[in-house]
Amino acid sequence: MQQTKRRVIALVDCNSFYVSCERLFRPDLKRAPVVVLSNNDGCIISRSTEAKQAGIKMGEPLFKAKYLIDKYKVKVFSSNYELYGDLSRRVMKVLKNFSPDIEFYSIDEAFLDLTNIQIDNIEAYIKNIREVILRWIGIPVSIGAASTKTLAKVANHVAKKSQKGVEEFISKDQSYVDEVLKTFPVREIWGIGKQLSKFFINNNFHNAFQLKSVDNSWVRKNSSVVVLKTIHELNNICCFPLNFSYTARKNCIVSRSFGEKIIEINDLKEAVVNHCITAAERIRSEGLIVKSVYVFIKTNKFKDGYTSLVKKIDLPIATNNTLELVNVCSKAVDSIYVKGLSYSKAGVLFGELEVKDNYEKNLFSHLNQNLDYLMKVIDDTNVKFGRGTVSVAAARINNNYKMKRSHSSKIDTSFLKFVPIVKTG
DNA sequence: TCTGGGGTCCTAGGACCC
DNA sequence: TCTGGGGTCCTAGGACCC
Repeated sequence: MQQTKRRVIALVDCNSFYVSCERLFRPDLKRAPVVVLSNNDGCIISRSTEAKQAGIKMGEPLFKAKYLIDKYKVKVFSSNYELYGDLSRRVMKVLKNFSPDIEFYSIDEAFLDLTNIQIDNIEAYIKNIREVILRWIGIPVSIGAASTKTLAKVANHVAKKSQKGVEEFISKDQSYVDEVLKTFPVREIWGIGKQLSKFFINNNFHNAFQLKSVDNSWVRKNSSVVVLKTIHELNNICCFPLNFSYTARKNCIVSRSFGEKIIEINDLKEAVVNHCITAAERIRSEGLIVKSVYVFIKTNKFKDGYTSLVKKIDLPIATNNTLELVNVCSKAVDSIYVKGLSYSKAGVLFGELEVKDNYEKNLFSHLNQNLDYLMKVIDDTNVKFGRGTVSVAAARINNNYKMKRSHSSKIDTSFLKFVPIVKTG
């Protein structure tokens, strides 16, 4: 009888990705503690090993980490998503050479299906991937290989802590894997977050090994189907298949916290309109149209009296036209605005997105042809001459809600002046 | 003083229907 | 006295991820 081939899934994860991107252009910071901040310079979202060792926590607000940053002379960067996106694309392109079956999981992670690739030595193979990425792009990665995504994640954690930077469970005995799982806290398991780990610890499941032998019906009764799948995956049963094809997204959110608190309705409207314009541009560039629009404004969630006001609008005809959408969003602000509150965040969510070409042509669609053309002209102009060259009047910029970004490296890979200079002997 | 943004999926509960 | 029950659909909110 022919045995089914065991799956081989490798998870490639860039180490401290945003920090690594900044370091590419600042080789002097190679061994220095470095952190990268979220939008508005709010929280720490990427840390170098040295910064982790200094005790700086993931997701910590900058002001809370100030003491450690000063003490250890940590270098701080605002985020530069254009740069990270560019380097991400380069890493992914190289990875594709090692397996055409690749799932681009996030900006700094990809799953490679190596099942059908002729490999004699799995560790040597993933080690080579690691070396090529480092040599060609300059980004350090860790790679874990196993028979399921969840186990590949575990292997990747091990890889991150090892000198080799790679770890594989494929050629190892189950007893070896079990020993690893015994040291692996439930909280670290992919899919087990803060709440679930609390629940499992309360029920005396502390590590991945304990969790993988839990009674299935008990899990199903007391938790969700996703958790059950996760547990199957720890037992080498594949429940999360790789997704190789591009699937259109279902939602598009654009939101920002304000640099300074906002009280006036016109300032709120201006922010919402600008987010609406950005979201409309995004969905147009992906060939999507929106059926339901949510507009939300919020006060500071860390203060008493936190208020979140939301308005949902179902559009009679799905669209991606900025002018229509701006109108809808602006009216939505009117309908939810409460005077006297101090707002700290606003945003729009486009839901029920659909691929435009698939959307059934309706009786009125021909009316939009001129507007479609207008949108195309505006988008093309903005690509050519820079964002916001052509916009709608309601989006006047008075900078009231502009983002804080005071530590930016301003690296732009499309400018020659940022190309690093190498001096040879 | 200062606390990110953008996604997905699941579930509980309400409304409604037969 | 006794107040069905099951199915579907929708939505808000929660939990998770990076």
